[in-house]
Amino acid sequence: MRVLCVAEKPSISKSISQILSGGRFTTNETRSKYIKNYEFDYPQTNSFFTVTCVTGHLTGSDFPETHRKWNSCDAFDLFDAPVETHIASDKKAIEENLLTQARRADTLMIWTDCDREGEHIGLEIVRVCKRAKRNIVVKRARFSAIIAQQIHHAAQHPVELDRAQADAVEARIMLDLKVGAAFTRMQTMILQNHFAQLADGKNVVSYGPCQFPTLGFVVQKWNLVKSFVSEPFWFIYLALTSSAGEETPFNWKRGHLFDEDVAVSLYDFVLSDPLARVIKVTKKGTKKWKPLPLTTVELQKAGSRLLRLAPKKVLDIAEKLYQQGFLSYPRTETDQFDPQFDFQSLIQKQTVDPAWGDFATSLTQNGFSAPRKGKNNDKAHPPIHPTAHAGNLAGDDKKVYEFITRRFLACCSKDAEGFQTIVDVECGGEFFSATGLIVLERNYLIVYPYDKWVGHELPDFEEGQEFQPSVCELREGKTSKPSLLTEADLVTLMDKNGIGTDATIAQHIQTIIDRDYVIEKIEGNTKYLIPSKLGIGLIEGYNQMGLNKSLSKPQLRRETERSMVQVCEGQKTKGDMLEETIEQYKEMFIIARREFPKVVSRTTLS
DNA sequence: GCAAGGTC
Repeated sequence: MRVLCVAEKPSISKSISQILSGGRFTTNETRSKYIKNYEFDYPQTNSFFTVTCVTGHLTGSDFPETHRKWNSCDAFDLFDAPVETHIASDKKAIEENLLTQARRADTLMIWTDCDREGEHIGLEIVRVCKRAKRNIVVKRARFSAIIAQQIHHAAQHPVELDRAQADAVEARIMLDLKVGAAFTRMQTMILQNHFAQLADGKNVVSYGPCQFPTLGFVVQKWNLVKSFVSEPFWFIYLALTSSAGEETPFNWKRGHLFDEDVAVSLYDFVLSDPLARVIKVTKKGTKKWKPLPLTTVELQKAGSRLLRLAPKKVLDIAEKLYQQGFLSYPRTETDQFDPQFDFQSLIQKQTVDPAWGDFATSLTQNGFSAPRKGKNNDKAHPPIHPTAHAGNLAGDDKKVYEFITRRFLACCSKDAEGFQTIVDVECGGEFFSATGLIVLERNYLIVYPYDKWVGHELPDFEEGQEFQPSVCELREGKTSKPSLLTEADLVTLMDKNGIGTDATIAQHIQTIIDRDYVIEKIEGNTKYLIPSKLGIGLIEGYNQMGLNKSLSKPQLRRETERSMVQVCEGQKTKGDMLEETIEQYKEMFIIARREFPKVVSRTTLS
């Protein structure tokens, strides 16, 4: 029996070939420069295997010629327009390879990633292969990690492709296209009448169900900063200065109060009896937990915060390093390693490094501790980790590789250990406390300088001890202005609100910058995102239209996501989902088109 | 000249 296996990307076809063949396969070139076909016998199922792959989605969707030109129809008509799906022009060689290989095969086994998009890509592959061989038997290999035992099990116990998941994706594709195109044309055409710089037909005022909530976050934070009014507050500051002149500050349990009269009267009480009594001394071991295994979103946040590289840039570098064989697959939601993961051989590869080699060596002896397990698993890729030692990198490449490697070694190390002392004190009826820390074992911190844990010792206190505070003052402070949005903050917000995916979050941020909705502002060491006049105007405009669901907030995207899950679980058909959602957007479109010219004059767009 | 999702 001849089995044609098709994976979602080149790296996976290669890995599964290595595993299933035990390393004995032949490699054939194809007309696509990215794709090779691997062939070998698989005696376990009495088969001859050909393993190949695609590169993500095979097809793209667009309106037919009748609706493609901007003036060919009313923008509203796009909601009910047909949508055509074609093999993308740069994927023709891949299609041709699939057709040729399918003709020779009895069975087609789909090895795409085990997620919704993977199920849809699987369906695209099936459609192509059936054109070459109508009655080809279709199977789906289900695996959750590229680990020998799992891959063999998947090859020997295939299941069926999940049509519902592919349907959900198809619905999303149609929806995003129609909503995006209709609103983009409407916005652009209305604004073209007001702004000369838009009239040349080159600048598009795009709308997208992900880019607008993303812009919304930037504008929301901007408004918060702009409208901020500082408020005064008061707190009692207590401290004891040692004979050596070191001051131990005690924090007031009430924090700070915004009511000056109350603060003053409490302070008067304290002054009436300003002898402090130690009511409790707590001494206990404490830990600073090592970081979780690295996901794409975390990499981008860290890259922006610690390495000062834009999320898109970090992902591009990680992609390149992955292509060069230095890193594992860089797009993953998984923050837990498979129990069978081979940590030791990967750690071993890092022992030659001049900077962290000694630390890696200590992990091969007795410093190793199994990584923490996060809550996410995309069932397709492990957390990001180095797969080989890279000694000749420079610049940003080096920074990204170093971060990922140190993070991996930190994950495989032990938590940092310390000893904490908390001294609770009562003074004039008010309570205060001071906290001391002694760092005992730095452990993972040795290799992971991105985390800080600094000890500060307290003088000895005993329960029942009384002392005269050297400082007891009512101090005034004021609330400080919230900071502008950083790229790392934005990635966090998008991730939390389900806007975009690990692979697309960085692109959406780039899009709103490219469209001049958002401007990057560098202040000191940090890059902040501030909205442009156009960006503010668009968001304010939509917020002023009196729509019951805002087109610039994350709720609509969340609902789309929920609908997709319902389609996946069979509670709703693809058709129902599309009909409901399109209907909802049509209503909003009618209002938006009517209101848009009015809000243009009322907002910063004017 | 529109989107978002894969992957290169």
